[in-house]
Amino acid sequence: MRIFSKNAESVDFCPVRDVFGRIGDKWAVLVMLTLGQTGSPLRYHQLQEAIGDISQKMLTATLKNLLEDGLISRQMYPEVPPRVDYSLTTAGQSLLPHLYNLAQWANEHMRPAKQNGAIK
Amino acid sequence: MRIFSKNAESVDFCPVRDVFGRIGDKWAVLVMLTLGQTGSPLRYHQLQEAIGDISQKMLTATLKNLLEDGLISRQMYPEVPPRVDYSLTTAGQSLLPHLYNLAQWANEHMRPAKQNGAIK
DNA sequence: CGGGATCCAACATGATACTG
DNA sequence: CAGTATCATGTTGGATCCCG
Repeated sequence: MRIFSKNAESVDFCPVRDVFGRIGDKWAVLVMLTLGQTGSPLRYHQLQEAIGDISQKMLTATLKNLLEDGLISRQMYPEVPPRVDYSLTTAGQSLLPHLYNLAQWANEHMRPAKQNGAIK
Repeated sequence: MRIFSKNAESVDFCPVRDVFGRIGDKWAVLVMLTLGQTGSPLRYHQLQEAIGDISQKMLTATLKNLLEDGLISRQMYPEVPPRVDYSLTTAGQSLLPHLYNLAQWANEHMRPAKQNGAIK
């Protein structure tokens, strides 16, 4: 089974690569977990505050990526001042459990290790 | 629940962050999947050839990271010419199913749309 | 308020050459 | 064979200013 291929000839469209890319995207995970935790839509600034150390540029870019991937949705209210909020799509919600599984795995398996002098 | 925190004050040691970091590491995933597919230990060059488009520098760095995380193990044979092979540790093997789950999720949910490389 | 655009520093990564 | 060291370059992310 070729699950993650990448050859000069067969750069076959690989959604798996995309997902791992997105999951590897620290900010994307943060945004999704944050949205998942609150359960309700969050506004731009609420996300920024909840995450804490994300820059405006990164938040904007991350939201854009997640939108393009169909993992979150954006709702805009034509008010003054403008209001926008983001929420997980069905697809986004279905990914969430996997993130939690990984988190749980991490807590179970990565605790004891990390000792060979390299604890940053 | 704080699952992925990062504050100036509470940079609490977070294994979750490590795992997502490693999973986001394209090369690390490649190495683990490759080792998982063959099932038996692989030598340095075998890995390089199996993956195909990984540079020597990246392979070395990736292997080092995976070793530090305790996800793979390294066996060295004091022969001439030298021989070294790598295999998944128990921890590494236990992570593999999660990777496959994600891959499967990706194939199920990321099919429609999505054409531009997004992450750039 | 919710971004877009720009500049720049830091880092990741590839290519190449060399070593035990 | 299995790496290490060095250089060159592309990419990432933060800071800043601006606009509708």
